[in-house]
Amino acid sequence: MNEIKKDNTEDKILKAAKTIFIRKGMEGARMQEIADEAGINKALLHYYFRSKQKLFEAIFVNLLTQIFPNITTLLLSDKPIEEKIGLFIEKYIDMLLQNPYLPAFVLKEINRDSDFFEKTFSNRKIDLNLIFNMLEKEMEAGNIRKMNPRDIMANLLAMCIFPFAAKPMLKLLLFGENHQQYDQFLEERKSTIKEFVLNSIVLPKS
Amino acid sequence: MNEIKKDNTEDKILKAAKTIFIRKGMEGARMQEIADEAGINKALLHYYFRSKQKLFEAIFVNLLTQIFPNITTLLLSDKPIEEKIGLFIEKYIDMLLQNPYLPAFVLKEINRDSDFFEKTFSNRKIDLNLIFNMLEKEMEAGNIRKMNPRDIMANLLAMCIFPFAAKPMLKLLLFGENHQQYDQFLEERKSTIKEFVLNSIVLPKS
DNA sequence: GTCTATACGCAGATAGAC
DNA sequence: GTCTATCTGCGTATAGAC
Repeated sequence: MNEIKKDNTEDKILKAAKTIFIRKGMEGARMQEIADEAGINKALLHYYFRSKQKLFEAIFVNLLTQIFPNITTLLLSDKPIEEKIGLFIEKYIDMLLQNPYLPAFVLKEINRDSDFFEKTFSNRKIDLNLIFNMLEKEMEAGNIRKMNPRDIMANLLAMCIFPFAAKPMLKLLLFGENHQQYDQFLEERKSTIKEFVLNSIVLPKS
Repeated sequence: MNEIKKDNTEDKILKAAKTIFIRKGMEGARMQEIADEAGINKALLHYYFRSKQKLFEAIFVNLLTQIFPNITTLLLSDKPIEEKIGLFIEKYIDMLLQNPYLPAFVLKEINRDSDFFEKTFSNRKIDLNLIFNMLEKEMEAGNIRKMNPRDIMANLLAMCIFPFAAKPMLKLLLFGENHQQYDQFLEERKSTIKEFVLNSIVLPKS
């Protein structure tokens, strides 16, 4: 998920800032911390990026563009709908397992400064209309139950993302003393969400 | 949801702090802002609660104890399972519609200081085992599909809470230019989530 | 109990030597 | 480009008068 590799100073800064910002958020992160993580001096951060805000924006915008595109293409392939949804869930949960801090970070930041988010996000024009059309076609063909396709997307994202974003709470709620089972629970949700969704929306072949 | 009403100073502070903390979070809130909201002086905050941290804890603990108990009792009544789940969703979404800032706030704080959260939360001992037992009985009786009851709870909470917590993003993703439709979408989810869940888990009467 | 004035530390930002 | 040293403002917290 990260093509920042060369160790010239600017890339070291970006890599370090990404790590710290995702873990602590814009308000929680400290410039000193980022400098330490990058193994350089605090003043250099300001030399490359004029301010903390600018550095944060660089990271955040980059992150948004990485997250979305890969996922939508999968849903527009020409596989059967059950398979597409199944793959979507697997890929998405896998991505989250590799980036467990991401959901909480994104939710935190879009709520902290939703104006900035809306501005940068509107430019990207992630257009789900193609996906909604696809789903409506499947409904017309009688392959899946008729419903608002927006609910399908909302439910899919919710069931995938929420258990990561709410981990500290859910792991206690669901497992009490035995927290450590939670990571396995997340892993298993690749199949349990699939079952749950398909049982709800797929109609029997007539 | 708020029994703080009398306008002696301490209650004014608690009321104001609750408003500001929920909207801005622990890190984003300013003591000055809370003082203004309460119509008193900044120094008084420290007179009543020694520090910002202590004031925050008072609010947060109070909030946690309010949120959970009402909900669980409903699921343990003796109505049919379909009805219980339907009512749970309605009540929960209604609560969220009245407290739209709550989900983002709670997610933010449990991830910022998960140690503190776990400490205070463990004391409350919200025990979902009774609910899990109830669900397993329904499975044995053939009323609902056999699955891990934890997935049912996780999915229910996810589908209810996530669209509130991720509102700035989801409203753009799902509706693009026409944001304003999002609030109606949330309202309608009282029935669409119900359909979605029941279609997935309820087995036909044989 | 409530106020004003002030101390204090922290974190972002800048100056300037090398 | 990179560093050390320093400035500056903000926000929590305290002192002390009333």
